[in-house]
Amino acid sequence: MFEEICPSTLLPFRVGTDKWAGMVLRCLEDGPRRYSELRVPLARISPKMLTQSLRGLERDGFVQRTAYERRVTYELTDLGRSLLEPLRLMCAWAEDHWDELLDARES
Amino acid sequence: MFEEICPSTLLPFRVGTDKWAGMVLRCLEDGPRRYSELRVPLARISPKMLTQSLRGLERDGFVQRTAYERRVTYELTDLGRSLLEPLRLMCAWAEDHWDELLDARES
DNA sequence: GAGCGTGGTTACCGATTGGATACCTTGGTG
DNA sequence: CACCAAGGTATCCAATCGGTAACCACGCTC
Repeated sequence: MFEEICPSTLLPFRVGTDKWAGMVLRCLEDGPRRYSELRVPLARISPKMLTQSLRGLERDGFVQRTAYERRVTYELTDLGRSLLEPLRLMCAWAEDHWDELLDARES
Repeated sequence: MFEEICPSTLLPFRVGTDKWAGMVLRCLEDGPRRYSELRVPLARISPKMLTQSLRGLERDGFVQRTAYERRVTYELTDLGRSLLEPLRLMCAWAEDHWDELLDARES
């Protein structure tokens, strides 16, 4: 999903406190995910950064962590879901203006 | 304008490559501005950071720098103006969810 | 009891970011 | 000439970010 040189790192937007937070949010769009499930789409993230990113999102109230007997899940809170709208607009911007951005950056 | 402890530094969004770029864009919303004019609303920015931020915005094609005889102005390009919509949505998000964000961060 | 999967933590290190401060060049102005 | 404003640069430093790699506790299975 985000494995190759992710275009999103070139975007002039950031959601959340660190580099990965936006991608984590997108991975949680469709429901709760386990720690190990998140590591699949975010193949290039280190466990340290994933933890750090999740802790930041939890601290800000965007993600809720729930520990069951033998598993832990992360899911978006209402507040976290409210970030998806701006996030999607940023993605829409990217689609519309990607070429212009690349052109500008090359010169 | 952004002089006190600017709430925007606490926001979970960033526009542009560095911390200040979003604020610079907002200062250019209403037309061209000179370097020294930008330093007024952005009272806490150092000249180095203002230059760096403007150079980044210029490189990405969001801002155009024009040097006249005895003055330099910066103004938004069309591409730069296209960032204002997402930016405004982020500000709207902030107004709607500011309290929740603070609450979450306190605990 | 050896090894495995889950969900992490810790230590270390280099690169990047951001801030403060001082300085510089060019062209006016008194 | 001295000084000033504009539009920056240069230098130094501290803090933060992000990455690698190793380790760890728990419960399960073979």
